[in-house]
Amino acid sequence: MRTSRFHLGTSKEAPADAELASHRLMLRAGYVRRLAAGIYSWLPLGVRVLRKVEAVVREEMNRAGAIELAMPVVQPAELWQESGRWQDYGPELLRFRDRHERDFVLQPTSEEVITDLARAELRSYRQLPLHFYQIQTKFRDERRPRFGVMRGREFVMKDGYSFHVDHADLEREYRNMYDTYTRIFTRLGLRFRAVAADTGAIGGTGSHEFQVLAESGEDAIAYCPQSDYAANVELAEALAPPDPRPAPGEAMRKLPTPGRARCEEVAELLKLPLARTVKAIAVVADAGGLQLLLVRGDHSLNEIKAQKVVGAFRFAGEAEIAQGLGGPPGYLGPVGLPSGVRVIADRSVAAMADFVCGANEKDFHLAGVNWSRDLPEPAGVADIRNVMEGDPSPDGRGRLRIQRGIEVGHIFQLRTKYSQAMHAAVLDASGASRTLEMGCYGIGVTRVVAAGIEQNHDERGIALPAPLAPFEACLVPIAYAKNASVRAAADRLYAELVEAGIDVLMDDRDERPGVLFADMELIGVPHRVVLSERGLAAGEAEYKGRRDDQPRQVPLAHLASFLKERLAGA
RNA sequence: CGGGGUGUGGCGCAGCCUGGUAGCGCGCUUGCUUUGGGAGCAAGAUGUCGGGAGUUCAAAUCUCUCCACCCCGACCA
Repeated sequence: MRTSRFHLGTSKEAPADAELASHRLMLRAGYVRRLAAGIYSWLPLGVRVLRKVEAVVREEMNRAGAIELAMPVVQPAELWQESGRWQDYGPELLRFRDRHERDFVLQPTSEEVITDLARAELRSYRQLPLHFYQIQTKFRDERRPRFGVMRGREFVMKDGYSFHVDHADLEREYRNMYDTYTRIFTRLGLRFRAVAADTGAIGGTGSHEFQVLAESGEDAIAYCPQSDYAANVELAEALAPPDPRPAPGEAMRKLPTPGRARCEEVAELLKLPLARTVKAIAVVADAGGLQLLLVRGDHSLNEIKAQKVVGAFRFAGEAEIAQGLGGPPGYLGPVGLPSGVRVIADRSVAAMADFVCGANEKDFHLAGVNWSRDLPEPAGVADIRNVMEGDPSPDGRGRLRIQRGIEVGHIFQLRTKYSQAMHAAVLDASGASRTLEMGCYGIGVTRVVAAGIEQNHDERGIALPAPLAPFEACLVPIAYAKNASVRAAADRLYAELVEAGIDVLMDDRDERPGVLFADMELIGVPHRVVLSERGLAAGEAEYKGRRDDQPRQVPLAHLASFLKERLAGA
């Protein structure tokens, strides 16, 4: 490809609202353009990267025995009503009507359609196992699209669905996909970690996420350097403190804490460790009733865990708190509550003695509070907090560390959630009907591009590894337009490289060298060859890898093979 | 959805408080010079100031309203 025949949408400045490095660089390098919130056009350069990711994914999925198909983006509501997700999915599911007033959805994922297909196509256990996948556009009407294509509403996903006669075979395929995903993300040159995960809205049991490690990631991962334990903090279990609750040592007393609403402020005022305070969070369960969730002052509430205890809930409003508890937010506590309020204590709070909590009265806290003596034992004790750095690993082997990640892949054992609801079954060897066991496996293809850039960039721009880069190499002739000998040599070399099968971009624009260099670095071409008059005289070209500090000279005659070696080595 | 903020040539911004001439940088066009790290000079083009309504002799500026987008919290590839 020649730059003069291509469209390079590079710019020096990025829109001010692009926060994330990958988002800014994808705009500056001309990979994508925003059309609406969370909806992007992919420019030619970006599409090249997208296609490379797809190619790796497709190749490895095929190698793993999965079969590609394509399902519709627009799907009839009936199937979603049948699976129950028409009700369950919520506003992220984009629904609309056609001219006949029939309901449709824009698919966020395709369990319903694949299950419908399976029940029509599959009759016998002899046809199994089968794994179908597609790489195609998804739409989720996210509450808050952000970070460019990282969390877009429209995005490209590889979604695969496997079918099995029994759970053992599903587990086999699940491991197969675990290994396949590991191969895919390794080939894509990403630093990632596979972690145990919550199954979320898709449902089922058994699930791993593949998280690309990045400070800017929206997820937190807990892992144990001493063992192979790794889990999303949403899921990672916070063990109960090993020691039993100490006996009360202090009398309960009410202390003025004017203007100190946060645990940190109270601890500072009373000169006590933060871990001696208790944070009370008032929630209203959908099932009804005000509940008070207690976590230690230095801990944070894990809403997913809490939901498993109290059911779906929302945070109480100020009016509800004032009415139900008396005190304003910031001064809440579990002592002397009205009878209707249920108290759920985190395990660590249940093991505390002589603690500090709000007095349910503005500007007052209680100290020296003890369970049983000063207030009833909590109605519920559960793990409702996020694990912290340094917590013991749930597998009992060492201490946890926390790292941030970007979720690029997720594998689930769906079991029979959909096949049961939609009556997808085959006959087994004995002629009995067996509900299909299902697995599902997703990779966020567009997100992989953003995550790759997030992990591979520098102050000059994008520095993707060669398997993802928009071009394998670039040829930068100095003064191509003005210097006939450079032009002739560049054209010759370009033809030679193309002939050698190298995906090369020749920057033949009539621009100053600085402009060419800056653009080639910005868009992330991993290998650069510079051709100049003085180099030609010596029969050499200059080579520089995108991450190299110094260029080096390479004889013109060896260039093609030199680049081939570099590309093979990368 | 709740809270905060921003909408002014393609991009980045100033102007708004205190109403009266739309301005700067980048980019773009043309010419000359320049040519190994985002060039210089000269001449140009490009704006319903997010939309609508109002106040006023006069609105980018004040008021109301709608819309879009961004940022912080609950979800997911």
